[in-house]
Amino acid sequence: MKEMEGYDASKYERPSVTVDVVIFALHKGDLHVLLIQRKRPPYQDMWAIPGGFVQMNESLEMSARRELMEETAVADVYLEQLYTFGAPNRDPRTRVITIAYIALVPFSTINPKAGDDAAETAWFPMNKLPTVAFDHAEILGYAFTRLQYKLEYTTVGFELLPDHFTLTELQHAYESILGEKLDKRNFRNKIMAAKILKESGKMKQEGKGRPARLYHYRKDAAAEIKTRRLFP
Amino acid sequence: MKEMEGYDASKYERPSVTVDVVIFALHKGDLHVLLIQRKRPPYQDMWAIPGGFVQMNESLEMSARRELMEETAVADVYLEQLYTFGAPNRDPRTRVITIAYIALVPFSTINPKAGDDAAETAWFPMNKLPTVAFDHAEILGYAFTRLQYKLEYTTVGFELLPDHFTLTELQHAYESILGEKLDKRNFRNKIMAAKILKESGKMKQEGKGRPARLYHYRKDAAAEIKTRRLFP
DNA sequence: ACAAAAGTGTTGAGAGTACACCCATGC
DNA sequence: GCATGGGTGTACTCTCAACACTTTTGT
Repeated sequence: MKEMEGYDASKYERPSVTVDVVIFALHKGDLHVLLIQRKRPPYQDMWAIPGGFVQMNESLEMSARRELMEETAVADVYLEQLYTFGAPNRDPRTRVITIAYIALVPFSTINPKAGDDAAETAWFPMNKLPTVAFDHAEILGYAFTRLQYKLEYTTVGFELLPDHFTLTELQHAYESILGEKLDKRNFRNKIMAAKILKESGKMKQEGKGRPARLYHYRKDAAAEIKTRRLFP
Repeated sequence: MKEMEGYDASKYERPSVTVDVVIFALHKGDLHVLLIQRKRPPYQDMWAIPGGFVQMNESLEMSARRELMEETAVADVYLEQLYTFGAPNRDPRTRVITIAYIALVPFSTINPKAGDDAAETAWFPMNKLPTVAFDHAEILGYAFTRLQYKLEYTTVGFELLPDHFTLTELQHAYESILGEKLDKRNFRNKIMAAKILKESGKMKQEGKGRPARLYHYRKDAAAEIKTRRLFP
């Protein structure tokens, strides 16, 4: 802030500041992202991450939540600041710095574009993304890497599931995001040992085969665990 | 970016955007931060994290490196984006959004404020910080937590040491940042097993007691290791 | 010779990983 | 009764953590 001494706001040209929200959900066993289709140049008709300008009287997180509300009509979902992207020419029109957020929503709870203006929105599986506008491919890649990473040492994965879920559903969620198969017995042993799930007493009735126990996530459980250190 | 369709830059009031750089170094066995003393209101005479406005034609990282150069006259040091702080009233004058960075510098390589204007700068040990301006206490706390955290699963710790160092010096660096004593044999076994150090063949001559081997960091070594998962 | 710091291995406990079969339900 | 997915335990390996003495130098 040193250079703000003797400061006169008007003498500095200021960049535009936006917030973009990468909205993840699990659908049919695959991780999806919500994108909106642009109606005007630049990048007309291309898909883009939902976002908008930061208003002068709202915090960055409030701004992100407002975007999220506009696109999915859900509140109270997991939201985390990802990274700030500010390459001088990432938007061809003018200097735009964007603070990117990640949101994790249970797919079933949202009614897409319920609260929204007429913009076209759609869910895309992460492994079949369309060409996206601006530097949004970089942002999506960064967001996906961060999600995979956090999945390994936090419990954010639960935020993608409905209130009640079976252990098999949970395991599939992990497998699909991490991109690898996990051992059923080890998965169940480890997750039960962590004591972060509670049996709901109910059973899943739909589907074939033996009905599965439904669990739910204990939000009071510790969100992170100690990881193995590189050096002790 | 949805709301940027049909966009006219002039119709949005824009916040100011700054970059703040939390500069860490190890000095006399303790982690220190470089702060500058403010010469004008608000928060006159208080200490603050060095920073400045983002220029229209420079990237965020370039902006952070420029600040770093101005304060410490070092280039080519470790620099990492930390978090973006944007509470509406964090600066009482106007809306200022700041992208905070962390820099790790070897204390010996810097000549403080060599390339700088006349602002008063000083190093403070992390456990004896003065009262700081704006929301800088929050930023410093966040930066410190992140540094501790990364120390455990990356090799960023080496960035705080000079080119050549002894294993005891390295261990002291870890101990002082993590705030706990480590076992000498375990520390040495584990760090040598990681194969990220090379003997320089030289010995440390100064000091009492048996001379110590000097090592240096193999920059080609993998920067991160796989951590223990919460669930596999 | 003594003070000061460098250097060096082993053992027991706990966690990770690999692995195969029986169970409950719907049709 | 059979197809479908749910549910369960053990043995081996590897990593972690605790722990004490000898070596090299300067004075």
